[in-house]
Amino acid sequence: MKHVVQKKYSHAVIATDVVIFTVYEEQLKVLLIKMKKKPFVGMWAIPGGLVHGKESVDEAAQRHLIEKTGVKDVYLEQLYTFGHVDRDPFGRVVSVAYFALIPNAGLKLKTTSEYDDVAWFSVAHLPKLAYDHTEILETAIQRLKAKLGYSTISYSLLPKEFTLSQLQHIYEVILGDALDKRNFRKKILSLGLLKRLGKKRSGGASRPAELYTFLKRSSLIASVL
Amino acid sequence: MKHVVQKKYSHAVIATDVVIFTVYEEQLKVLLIKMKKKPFVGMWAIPGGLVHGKESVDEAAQRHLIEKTGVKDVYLEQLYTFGHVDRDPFGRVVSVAYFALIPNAGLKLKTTSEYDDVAWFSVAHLPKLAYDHTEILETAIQRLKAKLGYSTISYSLLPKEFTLSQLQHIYEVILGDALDKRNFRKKILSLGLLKRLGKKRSGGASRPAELYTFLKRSSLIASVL
DNA sequence: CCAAAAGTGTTCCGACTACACCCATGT
DNA sequence: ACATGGGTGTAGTCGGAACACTTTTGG
Repeated sequence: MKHVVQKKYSHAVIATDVVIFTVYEEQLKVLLIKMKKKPFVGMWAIPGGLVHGKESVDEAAQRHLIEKTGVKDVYLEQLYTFGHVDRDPFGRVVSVAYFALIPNAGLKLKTTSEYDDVAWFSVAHLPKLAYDHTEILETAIQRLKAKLGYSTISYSLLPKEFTLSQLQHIYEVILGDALDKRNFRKKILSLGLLKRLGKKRSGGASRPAELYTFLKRSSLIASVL
Repeated sequence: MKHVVQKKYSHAVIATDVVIFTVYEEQLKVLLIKMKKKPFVGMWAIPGGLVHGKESVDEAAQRHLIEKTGVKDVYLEQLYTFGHVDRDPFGRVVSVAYFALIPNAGLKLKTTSEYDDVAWFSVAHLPKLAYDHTEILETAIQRLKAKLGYSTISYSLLPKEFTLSQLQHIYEVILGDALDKRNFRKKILSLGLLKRLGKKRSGGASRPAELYTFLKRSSLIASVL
């Protein structure tokens, strides 16, 4: 983290922030890093950093995502650009914010082993964030909720094989209220995007659930609209 | 236009482009300017320019909008940020694109009197555009079409008082197909956003149409989401 | 045999679609 | 009187919402 801004810029510079979401423990979680810089010491922030000269803004977002999570090939979408003059006390920084969705599979370990100042927070219990990152995060949550309704981004939060209950849990956790099981299954299956596989037994003592997979593993990096 | 980029930048700089729409002559129109710079001489481009040090990106977009149209208090929304490395041959320029909607009322005159290299183009018959502006414009059109369905941005393309037929024409022109008159009126009126006024006589020889106005003249500058 | 989650259909209601004729004005 | 756009209602269909019991496994 030596690359971070330490002086005033005469002209605006471009940075990117990546809001990284996952769902586990029945909650929507976001990855935050602990700040070490002067005015924000001890505060948490959305991971991000400057856009280099030889990379596109998309590539910069991807790079920051990989640096923090080690995960590649995940859903990454541009969110919004935050360009207020005083959003960064170090100088004029315009930030192109992205949001990413990653499956929960064992990710906790990877990140926390490499950075001890990185942690998952439930979006229900957020600390105060540095910069305008609270606004960025709220925008991301709004967008995520909205897109659940008319897109298939929920795919990106699940492993390749999953049960309908797992899928439904994703929706319930993010939207914050319960859905009718029968209606949910009818609707999802009527879309014709899922394929049945064999059976699995979950950890617990109950009837094994049918496993499904998505037919179209389409492009994992998508653009808005 | 002496402020435009003439040299390579060592670091990325931030610009903004504003896609300005209006509807008249039964067509969706976009405002374009004619380029004078080297590789694009004679080509048309979306108006825009650099973001200054003391203004937010939103303010820069507004400024460029006012410079070209002279119109204030119109709908202006951030569209998307275009950040490919090679999108500008002069150097590294990241562009935050916006789109604006303005009522058709007599606007032709204002713009063409001040700039002879500015013109309205029907989006159905576009020239080849400079930079990646074709992509920007397509993104804007997509977004505009999508938002017609779940928002009230159509307001911004009409004068304060208007007829239901005028409103319907906006939808038909932008979406590109005909709507059922009775169904359209039922739906629009059921939203409870319109107020009836008196009557008007249109230019032509036909029954005068009822005039309506929008109840909530809410904030005219809105943000995405 | 009990606990725990999986799986499965039907009814009701509201929203959207399709569709055709009379009305008020200007020329 | 006629041409032009303005204005109005109904029937049919489709999709979404509400709702409860049986099944399969592990302990």
